Amino acid sequence: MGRAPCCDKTSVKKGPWSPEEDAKLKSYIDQNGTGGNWIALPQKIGLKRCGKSCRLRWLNYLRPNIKHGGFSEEENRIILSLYISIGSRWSIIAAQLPGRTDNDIKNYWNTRLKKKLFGKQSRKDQRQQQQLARQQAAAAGDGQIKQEAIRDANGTDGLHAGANYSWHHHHAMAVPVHPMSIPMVEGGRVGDDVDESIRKLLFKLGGNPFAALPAPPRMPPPMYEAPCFVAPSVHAAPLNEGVSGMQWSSALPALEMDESFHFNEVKLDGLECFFGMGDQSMRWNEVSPLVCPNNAAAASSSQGMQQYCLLEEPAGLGTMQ
DNA sequence: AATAATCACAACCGCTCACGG
DNA sequence: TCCGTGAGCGGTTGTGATTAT
Repeated sequence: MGRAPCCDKTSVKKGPWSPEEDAKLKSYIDQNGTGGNWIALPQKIGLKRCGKSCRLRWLNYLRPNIKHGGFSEEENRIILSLYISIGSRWSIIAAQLPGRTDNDIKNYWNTRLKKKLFGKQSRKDQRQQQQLARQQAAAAGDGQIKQEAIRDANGTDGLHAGANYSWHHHHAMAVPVHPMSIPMVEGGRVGDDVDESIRKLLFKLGGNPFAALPAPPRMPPPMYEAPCFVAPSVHAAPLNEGVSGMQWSSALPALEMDESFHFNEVKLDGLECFFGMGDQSMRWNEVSPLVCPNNAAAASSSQGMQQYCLLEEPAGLGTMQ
């Protein structure tokens, strides 16, 4: 037996909200608040809507200070960082972006950021880039520059030739925090206050930024079975004291690391390549410098990139809390 | 100009969690 | 401790707008 529906589906209105409905809902909540009972609310104000629908409409659209569209580079960066670190926990990500809703961020991720990150450039972006390239070329007035600009705009620089995208044009966009690279490079972290706040958030969520999730059932994660993951590079890591006394073993097996980080429960849709999952045999040097932007040399070597991303010492993390 | 394809966003659905009786 | 209920969340679908062919 399934659970009882929250409302009578036959008598509630569905589909887009009318301005009148919006006005009713908004004015009521402005005056009275939600009363902590969304189910009863539509009846009170005479709306033929499901309580859940009212709640969604309020949270995603009518609530004061809601921002729509026009995500900034800063916001892109935060979203990427958090997604890579904690997966599709949109409400948590939204909590870091004032004025943004989980729904908004989820849509933005699914329709744009994911494609941007994994080499599927939208036609709109392609056009914009091509147009920009043409403008630049025209301004330069140089045949060779023109050709190169247009070629770059098409993403045919070899990295994502089939996907029409070049990561190298987006260095300015983001410096997301890879779950295992949050502590950043020796001699101090590279990053800014945003990274710091994200790190603090992750720390709050799970005691350390790598354990943001509740402990999953113990089962071997599939991610290390794929050939793309080159575990031996892990063995070169120095022994370090991590967060909460966690030992970063020099010979930490991949599986052990995963269990420590509780990653096997994260929904990493679209991020399989980071962990060697999926059909694509994408290598580290094929993913964006967005992921590990601070090591250009590593980017030229798949193994180097893995070392960079997997082995950075969590320096200073122990002092946080 | 018509049609198809694609995109962006709003809204819905169903599940889980938290809480009170 | 169990059970019912509502809130919250994330995945999915629907739809109108835009662009390409």
